[in-house]
Amino acid sequence: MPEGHSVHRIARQFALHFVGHPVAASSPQGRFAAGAAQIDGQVMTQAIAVGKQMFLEFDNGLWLRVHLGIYGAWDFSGDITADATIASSNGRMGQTNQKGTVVPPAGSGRAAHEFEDSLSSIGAPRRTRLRMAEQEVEGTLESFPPPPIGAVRVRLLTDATCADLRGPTACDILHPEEVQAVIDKLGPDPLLDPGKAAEDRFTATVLKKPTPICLLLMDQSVVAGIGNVYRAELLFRARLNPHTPGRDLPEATVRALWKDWAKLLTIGVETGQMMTMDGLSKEAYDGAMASRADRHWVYHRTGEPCRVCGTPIVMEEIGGRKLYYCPKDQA
DNA sequence: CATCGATGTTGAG
DNA sequence: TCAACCTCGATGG
Repeated sequence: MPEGHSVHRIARQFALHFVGHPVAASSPQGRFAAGAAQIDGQVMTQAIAVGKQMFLEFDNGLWLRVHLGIYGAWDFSGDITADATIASSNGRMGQTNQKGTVVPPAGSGRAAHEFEDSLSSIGAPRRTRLRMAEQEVEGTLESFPPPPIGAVRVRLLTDATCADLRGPTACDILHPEEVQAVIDKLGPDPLLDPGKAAEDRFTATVLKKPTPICLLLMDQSVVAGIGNVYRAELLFRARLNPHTPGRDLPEATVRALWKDWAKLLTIGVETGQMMTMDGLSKEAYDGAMASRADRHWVYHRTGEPCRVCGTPIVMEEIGGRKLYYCPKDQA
């Protein structure tokens, strides 16, 4: 579900509410019992997002590494940050934040489900997963922590905040060298490496490869954090033919791609939404935002008219994923 | 209520 | 190249 921006937001929740606190770790589902035992009771010392992966460090030197994959999700409850405060570039947190619901009062069994769509724009009420909320309402709403619902792989708990992880692709306890090894395999992340070195690294890699740019953008070793939505939208925003080999692109174009990714990622972290249409008129933008399915330039818009030229958007399968683009504007 | 598909990655063949 | 992983919202009957 999440692309890079969601993972940064989740890491921010951990930095704000778990780092510096002793954490009770368990695996209600049982499948991660041994791993949880290794960090149970330790103080969390750091929370970092790199691309789509998150690393939580504990006082005994061990790290919990989580990759949500396509199904995974964290649900926060208790004392959580419910606004859209931006995380600063190094994973340090912004200073202003209003607290979310503490121990939920009757009628608001809201779990803060962190994915891109979970917050509407700044100040708007948090959307919750109805199914879970209902069950919590019927269940032990008055209690904290809430009873785990469904297959909770890991539960992390301070005295005020509860985080439940379900359905991750990866969930491991790692030693520092192993964390470094994972990070070393990932390409640059604009929020982790805000300097020009990251842009240079991305640019050099792309300019070297015969691979189509649409595949390079999805390659986490080339650039970390881009997924299928941002890929399609970045290519459209650049009016780039997705099949252009990386090495055939002008250097300035590659650098512009990087800068646009950094911009979209920052906006995504701030708002919790994949905002990719900042060029539209207000009327067109409001119309597009009204519908979840209509939020993007090309993503998931097969056959619909291009917002710029009216040509039907094309979808093709490449690298096992669906690629959307305008055959005219991105010729 | 059943089925499908998804903002992802891994590993088998 | 494709199934598996494992979850849930959207869709269709």
